[in-house]
Amino acid sequence: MKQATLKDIAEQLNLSITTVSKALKGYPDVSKKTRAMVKELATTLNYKPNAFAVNLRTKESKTIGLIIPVIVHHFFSNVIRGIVAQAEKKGYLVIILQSNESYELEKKQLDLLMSQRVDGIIISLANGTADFKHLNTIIAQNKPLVMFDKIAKVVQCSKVIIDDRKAAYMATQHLIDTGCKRIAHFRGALLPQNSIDRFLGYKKALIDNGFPYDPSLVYICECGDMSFEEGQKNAKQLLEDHNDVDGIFINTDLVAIGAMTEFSKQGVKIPEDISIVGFSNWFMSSVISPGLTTIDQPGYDMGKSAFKQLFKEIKAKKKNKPFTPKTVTLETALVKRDSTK
Amino acid sequence: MKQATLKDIAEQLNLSITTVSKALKGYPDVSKKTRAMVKELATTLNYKPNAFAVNLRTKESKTIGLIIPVIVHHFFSNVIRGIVAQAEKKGYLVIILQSNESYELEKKQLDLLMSQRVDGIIISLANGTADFKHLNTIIAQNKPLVMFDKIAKVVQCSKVIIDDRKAAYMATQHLIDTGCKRIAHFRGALLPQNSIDRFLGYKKALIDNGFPYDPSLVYICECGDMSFEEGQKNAKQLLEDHNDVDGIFINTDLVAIGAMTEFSKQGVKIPEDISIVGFSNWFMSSVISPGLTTIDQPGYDMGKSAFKQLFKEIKAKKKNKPFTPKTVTLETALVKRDSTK
DNA sequence: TTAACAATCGAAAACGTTTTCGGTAATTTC
DNA sequence: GAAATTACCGAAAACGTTTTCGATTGTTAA
Repeated sequence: MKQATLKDIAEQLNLSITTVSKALKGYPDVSKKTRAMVKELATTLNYKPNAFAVNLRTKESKTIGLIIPVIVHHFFSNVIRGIVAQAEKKGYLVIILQSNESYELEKKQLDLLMSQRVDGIIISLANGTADFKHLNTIIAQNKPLVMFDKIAKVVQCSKVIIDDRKAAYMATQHLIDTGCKRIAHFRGALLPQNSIDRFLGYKKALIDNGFPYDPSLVYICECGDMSFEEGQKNAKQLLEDHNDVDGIFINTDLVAIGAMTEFSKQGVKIPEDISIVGFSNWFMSSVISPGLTTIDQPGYDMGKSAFKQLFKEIKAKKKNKPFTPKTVTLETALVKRDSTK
Repeated sequence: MKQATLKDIAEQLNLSITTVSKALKGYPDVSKKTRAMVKELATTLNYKPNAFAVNLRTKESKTIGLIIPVIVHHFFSNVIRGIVAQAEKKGYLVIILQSNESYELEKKQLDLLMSQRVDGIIISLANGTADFKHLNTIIAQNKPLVMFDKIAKVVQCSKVIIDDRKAAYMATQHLIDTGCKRIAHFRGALLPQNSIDRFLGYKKALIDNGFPYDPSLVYICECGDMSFEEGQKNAKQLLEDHNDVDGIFINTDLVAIGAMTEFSKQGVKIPEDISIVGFSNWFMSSVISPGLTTIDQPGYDMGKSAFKQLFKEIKAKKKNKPFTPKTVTLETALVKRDSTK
C-alpha cells in the first residue's frame, strides 16, 4: 500500500488530474458534487500531497534550516523550542544541524541546507568562525538569513541578540552595589562577540564606579564541553593568585557553578567571602544552593523572534519586495539569588 | 543571482542537460574534457542539485523525522545529538518536532512528516498517547519507524530502549543494600510504559528482599514541566504521611532534586535520614550537593542506535527486502554518589 | 572496403504537482 | 430562437532531475 497520488484518485473517479487537484484546493470552478466525491476518496485513500512535487512546482519547501553550535545546552535547546514552536504555527518545518563549534562543519552544513533548498536559515556561529565568506554567499544568493546570539557584526543580515555589554554592566554593577571591592571576571574565549562584549561591560562598570581595571583579575576559559571543570580550575587558580577578591562576574552559569563547587570544597563561603554572578539563567542555577544570581538570557523568546524575523524576510522575498536587515535586541534582567548579598 | 540549474550549465557549454548531469555524476560515457569543463563551470556557478527534483525523481529525501515530547530536557537533547550526528554521517538530515506530550499534536506531526515524504521516522511517544492507530498507519504504509524510550509494546516496529524494570530493581536494591528499611517510590504518570516498568522493578526488588509492598508509599507525579515542583510537593506530603521512610527511589532526577531541596529546607539530612536514588543521570545531578545517586540513561547512545536501526530499515526497504522489527536494549548503570550511604 | 565496435553525446520519458487557457454543455437573456 | 453568459471540466506546460535507449561519430578488425 503505497501513498496515493492525484492520478490514483483521478482514475478511480474518471476525472482528470487537474480537476482532482482543483477540487482538493478549493478552486471555485468545480461542482460541489465532484468536490465532495474527490475529498471523500482522498481521505479514505489517506492522500497526502507529495511534498517533493509541490516544492518543485512552487519553489518553496516550507522548511527552514537551523545551525547551532551545541544542542545539549539549556540556552540553545530553549532557542530550538522557540523556533520550532513558532515555525509550526506558520506551517514550517525545521531542520536542525549542530556545528560542534567547528567552522568547517558550519560551512558544509550551510551547503547542505542550500542544496536542500530550505526557505531560510537561522544560525548561531561556531566559536571558531572568524571568516564570513560562507555567510555572504548565502546572502548573495538572496536566501533569507537570520543570526542570533553568536553573531558577526559585519555580516549584513538580520540579527537577534541581547545587549551583552549592558547585561554584563548590570551584573558587575550589582556586585559593586552589594559591597564588593575587588571584582574578578571569568570570561569566554577571545573570539565570539558576546564574550568580548561581556568583558567590555564588566570593564566599563568598573571604570564608571572609579574602580581600577586589573587585567590579572580576568581569567579566560573556552566555555566548551568542559565548562564546569574550567570553572573549578579558574577558581582554584584565583585563590592561589589573589586573596582579596570578593566578587566575580562569570561568563556562563555552568562555569560559575563549577567555581562555586570549588569554593565550597575549599571552605570559601558564598556570598560571605565571595559573591558570584553568572550569565544565562540556566534552570540549574535556581536549584543549586546557594542559588546563583545571574543574568536571564531569554532563549525561547530569541528563538521565537528569530523565526518571526526570518518569516518576514521569506514573505518579502516572495513578493519581490526589498528587505533591509534589522537587528532585534531583547531585554535581559538580573535575577537575584543567594550567591550575592 | 539565483541558483544555477543543469540547464544553465548546459546552455553555457552548448551541451545537453543529459550530458551535464552525467558528467557531474561520473558516468563513464562522457569524455574527460567535457567532464572537466562541466565540473569547473558547476563550481564557479556554485551549482547545487535541486533537492526537490532529485527527491521527486529518486523517491527519497535523505531526510528523516524525529518526534519527541520535549526538547529542553537533558535526556532528549542528548538523544537528538546522537541522532543528528549519526544521520549526518550517512548524509541524512533530521526534521525535529516537539509533541509537547500531546497525543493530538503527535498525530498531526506524523501526518506532516508523511506528506513531507521523509525516508523514516523516529519517535518517543507523548505521555498522553494511549491509542496507536496513527503509528500503525505509518507501518501499514511501509514507512520505516523506530520508537525509543517511551514506546508502545504492542506496536510492531523496531524499538530502542533500556530495561527500565531491571534498572529500577537495581536502584531499589542499592537502597536496600545500603541499609534502608522502608523505601518509598515517586513514580511517573500511569500511562507511559517506563513509569510502569520502573514501578514494577521497584516492587519486585522489595518482594525479592522480603520487604512488604505498601501502596501508600508510592507517590505519583506527572513529570511534566513542573517536575521540580512536584518533587517538592511529594516530599512535603511524604513527611506528613510517614515518619519512618528512610529511602526513596524517584522516577526522574529532576523530581529527585525537587525532593532533595524540600528535605534540606525542612532539615531532613541526606543520606543520613533519607537516602535518595534518581533516574536518568542528568548532568545537574553530578553538580548539586550532595551528588545524586542515579541510574545512567544513555541518551546519546540511544539516539545513535535508533538512527542505525532506522537506517537499516531504510536500506532494506530500498532493496525490497523484508524486515522484521528488532528491539535493542541498552545497558544502564547505577551511578553512586552522596545521596545514598 | 565493409562490418563491427568503441566513444561520445542527446532525445525523451518520468517523478507528482500547480496553473493557465480553452472547450463544451447548460443556462440565462434579449 | 439566437446570443450571451455561466458552470464545469481537461489538455498541456512547467518545475529540475535521472536514466533508458538510440544516434552519431570515429576507429579498428576482417
